[in-house]
Amino acid sequence: MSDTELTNHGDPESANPEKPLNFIEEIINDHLRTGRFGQTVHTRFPPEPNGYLHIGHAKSIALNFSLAEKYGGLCNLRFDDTNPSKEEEEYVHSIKDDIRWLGFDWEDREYYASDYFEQLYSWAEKLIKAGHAYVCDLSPEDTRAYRGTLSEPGRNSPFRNRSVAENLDLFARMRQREFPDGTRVLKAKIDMSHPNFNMRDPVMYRILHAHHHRTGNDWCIYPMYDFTHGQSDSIEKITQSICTLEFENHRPLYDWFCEKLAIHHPQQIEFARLNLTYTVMSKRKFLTLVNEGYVNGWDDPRMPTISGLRRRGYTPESIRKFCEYIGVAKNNSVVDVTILENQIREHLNAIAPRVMAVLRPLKVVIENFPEDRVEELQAINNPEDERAGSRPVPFTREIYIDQNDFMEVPVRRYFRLAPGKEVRLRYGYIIKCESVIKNDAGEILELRCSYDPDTLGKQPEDRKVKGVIHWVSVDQAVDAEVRIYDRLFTTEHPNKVEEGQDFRANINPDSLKLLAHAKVEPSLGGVKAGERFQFERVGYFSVDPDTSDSKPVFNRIVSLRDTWAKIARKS
RNA sequence: UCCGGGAUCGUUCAAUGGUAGGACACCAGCUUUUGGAGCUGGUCAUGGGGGUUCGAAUCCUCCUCCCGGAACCA
Repeated sequence: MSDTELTNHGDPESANPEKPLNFIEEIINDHLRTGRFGQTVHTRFPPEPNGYLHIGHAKSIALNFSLAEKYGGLCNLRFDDTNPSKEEEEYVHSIKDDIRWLGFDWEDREYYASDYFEQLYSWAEKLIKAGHAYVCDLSPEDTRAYRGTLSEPGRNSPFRNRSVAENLDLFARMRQREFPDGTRVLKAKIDMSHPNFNMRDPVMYRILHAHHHRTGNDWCIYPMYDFTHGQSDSIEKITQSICTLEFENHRPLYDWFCEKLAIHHPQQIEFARLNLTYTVMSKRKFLTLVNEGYVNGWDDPRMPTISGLRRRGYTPESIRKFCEYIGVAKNNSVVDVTILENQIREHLNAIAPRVMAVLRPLKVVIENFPEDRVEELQAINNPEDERAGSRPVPFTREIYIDQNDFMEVPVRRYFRLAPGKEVRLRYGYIIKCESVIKNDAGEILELRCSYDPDTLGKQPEDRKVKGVIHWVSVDQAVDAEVRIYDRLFTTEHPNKVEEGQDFRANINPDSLKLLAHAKVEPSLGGVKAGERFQFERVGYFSVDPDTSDSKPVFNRIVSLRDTWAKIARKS
């Protein structure tokens, strides 16, 4: 059997032959082959505006928009705003900002489920007239009791057999604000003994006298998710309606409504949501972290929210590549957070300018270097990118080096500075540690060194100096604050806890270290929020919005790979 | 307990009855004025039992384990 002659314009295999198709692309190819939706692909990203987007949403956003792009189709943005008690305009703005920042464009296709309320209402009437829906007066508690349990079927509501006329009248009066919250609902009449709870006469409309962020006080009845989502997809002529696994049980109901209403019927497809090691991923838990002060807000650089990652310094490119890399499947999986960290390393390695910054300063006096001499050394801005050029870095008699680049009693294989030892100053000379100055308490105050003037840009002939360390001039350094962020949790699976505890038990108490007295090279004097750099030998850093004219503030995005730490750990 | 899903290197994604492969991680080496980057090589996997077949990760069957579901939330 051959289907090569049936390939069509949107066939992704010809676009990228190496990359295997994921299961959604296979389904789409099938639709294209059979012509179920003609030759179009139209997806949508349907957030509820009740919180901030996180990296898990990014996976869904990237999936929906990329699929549309790949097949030459479109992707809508639709706010699923059917619950006025939880939703706010503020979230609409933040969601749009985040999607735009990620680099996706819904053009003019910004929709709201609330725009469809009138259509939904008349579809509900249609179902009532066809005998497929009824008004039920059971209380929420009784509705639950009538629904049955995992092993027992439900029982029919005493209101299940009301006449069409009575149902129509009651439903109209529900809309007319005649009844208080919780007194009546509209239910679909399906099957109270169905093994799938969603089919046991699900609620379609509830009474909610609440102000809606868009429709104001026009409505006091609001449709439920199940009577909104598929219908909205249908109105927008969506072809593949992609959602997460927990909606799998809702698909029969999605299909039931489309069939009974006899409207355009998209295919719902479920995939596994993203989980990350060392991370929690739920709005409720984010709220706990924010409210209980474990972090400083939704955009705290330790949060896996899009705004948090953005503030941390992640690039949208790296997040998109991450989403592409992890793929899409139905297995419940937990992606190693190092995959995300590697994506930002890879991107920033290619584009971030290199600079020198001393996080924990230790003063070094170079005794044989003249007191008032300033030497301009040339430093390469980015060895990965020739076009980035070079810059001058001032070298003076007094410099700072990092405290952990000196060991009074060096361990084995340590090839940085130690008494009597030599080390290369990055882009500069080789220096030798002649003596260590301490205070009465025995703390190291400064190092006295000598430099070898014949080592600039060349190796000495008689000896080999392997270590290279970064440094800044004492006179010309700029004071900076550096915020060293680490993982928010100490364990891979923060939700795995002992009896009686919750994820808070696994919070990393050292997820933020404040270094208020860092010294950075003078070229970093006028940095602006959002700029990203590699601090040589240390890591990638971004300029935080807290930066002021007098003091730059840097966030550590991610450390450089640290092979030395691994060696040190092993020995 | 009932229904719906899922199970392949440490992790993630492939292999669609025909040599179980890639990436990350890990290990070893080369290179290096970032213990960064790069390059080369290597270790490691089909949840279990039966069956069909010349041949099974793939088909059948029984079992085990994991996830989701009983909001007038989405």
